Amino acid sequence: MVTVNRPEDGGGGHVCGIDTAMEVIGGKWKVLILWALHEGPERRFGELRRMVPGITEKVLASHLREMEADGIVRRVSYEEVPPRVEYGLTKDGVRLNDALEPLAAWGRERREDREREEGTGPG
Amino acid sequence: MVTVNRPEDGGGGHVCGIDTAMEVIGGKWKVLILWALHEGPERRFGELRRMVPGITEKVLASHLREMEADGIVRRVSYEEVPPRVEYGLTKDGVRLNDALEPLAAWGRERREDREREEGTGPG
DNA sequence: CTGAATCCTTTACGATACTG
DNA sequence: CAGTATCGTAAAGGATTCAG
Repeated sequence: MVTVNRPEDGGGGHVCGIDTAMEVIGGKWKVLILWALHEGPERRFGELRRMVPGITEKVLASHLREMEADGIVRRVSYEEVPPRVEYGLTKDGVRLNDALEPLAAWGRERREDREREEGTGPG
Repeated sequence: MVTVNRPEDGGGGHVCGIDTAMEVIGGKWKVLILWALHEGPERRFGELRRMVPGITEKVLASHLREMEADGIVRRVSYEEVPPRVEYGLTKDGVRLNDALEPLAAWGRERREDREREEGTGPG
């Protein structure tokens, strides 16, 4: 069982659900996988590997399985030769992606600001 | 320098800024600290330590400094005896917190669903 | 093609003691 | 009170190899 810290449960009223979300997207590449998955309808393993350049097969596979266990990714295996497996987002996964959008916007703005700062310079 | 993967930069149009955001909130306790910080106006070190039960001084301090370097936390030191230091969110920190809200909502919904499922049972 | 298995490195985090 | 310094552990991730 996951021990969740609830800083001010009695005071505020709303519990910090970010913990729960962070555990789901906590892996180093998970948001990227999520992103890649939301780009199109279904993605194959090798396709994902190409879409997330630095990742290794091991990490991709384990992340994928964790995300599947978390109910945000659906894995469909067509028992063919050669093997073909397709990954897609579940409804919950899509909703997670939507919930991630404001955060992505924040990150984008931030990056733009930082790039501007480099021109302005601190010294 | 941070190596940013851009899966489909040429295709989609919008770049995945979630990476940037994840690097800022990636620490195990950072969202909790953020949460604690957004609860009130200014928080002192010991106060934060109490609000985030499991955290150690070392991690709290290092996270705080990283968040300060990331420009989302402002540290005000009153050079007094005994020492007093107060932490608060910057504008960017507040905006980050706002951007985190949908994710928190997703997490809360999810938790509620899972708790319901435990009653319904999988088998 | 999709993945499992193994081994290794890195990094984050935790416990404790100490300082201005 | 508000940290820093040091040491140890655990978990995540990376490189490579092997298999169905």
